[in-house]
Amino acid sequence: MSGINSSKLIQWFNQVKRDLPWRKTKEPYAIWVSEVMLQQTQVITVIPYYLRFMKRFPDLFALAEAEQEEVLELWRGLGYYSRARRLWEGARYVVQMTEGRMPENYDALLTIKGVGEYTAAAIASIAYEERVPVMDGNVKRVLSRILRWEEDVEKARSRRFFLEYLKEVIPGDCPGDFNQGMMELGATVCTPKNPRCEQCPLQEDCESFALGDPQVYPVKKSKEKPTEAFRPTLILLHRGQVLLKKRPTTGLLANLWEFPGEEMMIPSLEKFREGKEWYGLYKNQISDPTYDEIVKELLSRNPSVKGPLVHTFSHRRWQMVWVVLDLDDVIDKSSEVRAGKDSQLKEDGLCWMDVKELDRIALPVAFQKIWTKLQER
DNA sequence: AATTCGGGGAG
DNA sequence: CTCCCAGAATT
Repeated sequence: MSGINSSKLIQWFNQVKRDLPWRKTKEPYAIWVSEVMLQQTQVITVIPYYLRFMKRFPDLFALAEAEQEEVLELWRGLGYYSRARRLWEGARYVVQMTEGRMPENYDALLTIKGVGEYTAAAIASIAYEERVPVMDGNVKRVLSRILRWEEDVEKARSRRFFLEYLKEVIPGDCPGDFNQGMMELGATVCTPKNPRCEQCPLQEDCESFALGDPQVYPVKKSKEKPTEAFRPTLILLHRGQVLLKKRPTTGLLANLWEFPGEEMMIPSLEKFREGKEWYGLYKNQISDPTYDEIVKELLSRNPSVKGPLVHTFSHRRWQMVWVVLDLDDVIDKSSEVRAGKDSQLKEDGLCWMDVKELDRIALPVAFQKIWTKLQER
């Protein structure tokens, strides 16, 4: 193997690197936050989230002292919400175990939940200049082109080979710049489509450039299509408030808020479109009997079923339909009906929220879409 | 080894 | 539309 000209890469990196907020520091905590946010998320998306997050939680202690709820609120819209929970848990773990001193090497960093091989290597190499290679999507693409790697880059064999290769070529000085250089190269020059080979500092090392076929790499098998589902949703309004429900602590959109409803298979969509089945859904979601009669009355008036509005996740696709039930259309002595009932609602994770608060809480984008649509009238 | 975790940028 | 993104944990 010919190898990578690491000094040329590092020199290139220091000339052209983008001016990013997390490159102004070598604080391991700050690097940690940035690396977690950058998991499966593009730089341009992360920047505003990172700035807000670091302003609110400037150090490990600020984060460790916070409520999980507030961390999720700041994470809203960024996706992969378990990252936020684990970052928060990790901060508390470090504060508790070592009085807030970050683990100072790759192996120790790995003991933090939510810190995997990539993130541990990134923090160790950038903050501590430890000679450990990172491997992310950028690095896989760059290496697959340099080596003309014909196997699926997602396979374990590929990963092992790339890591062994990188261990050989990563330099002892400025390993962090080498790692960031590889990623910067993938992000700005060795891009998935139309790579800018004329700008590449590793052009002479690149077998696929020599043979003129960089665009055929990396080899990977095509992805599965998202599973189709639909999502009937109840919008209950009452005196300027809307009924929200806390999602389960695991799985999709864990610990976030939603409008009551549940995911179902597509075949049952028609019944909901026809206005049937909504009361069954309601009782399924809201065991508290307080509003049963009112909801029955409102549903008997055949409220129009709105939607569908489509929201796509990585491997699931929701067709969302919803009905709006304004309790004020039935009640005039409303304060009386609600008095003393909130405690019962709480057992279902339910909560009346001021409409004004909706843009502050951790409400997933899927439900923001519904609310936005609903406001347009 | 394969699945499950979001949401948005770019072409 | 499709593909991909400074991945990690679970099964």
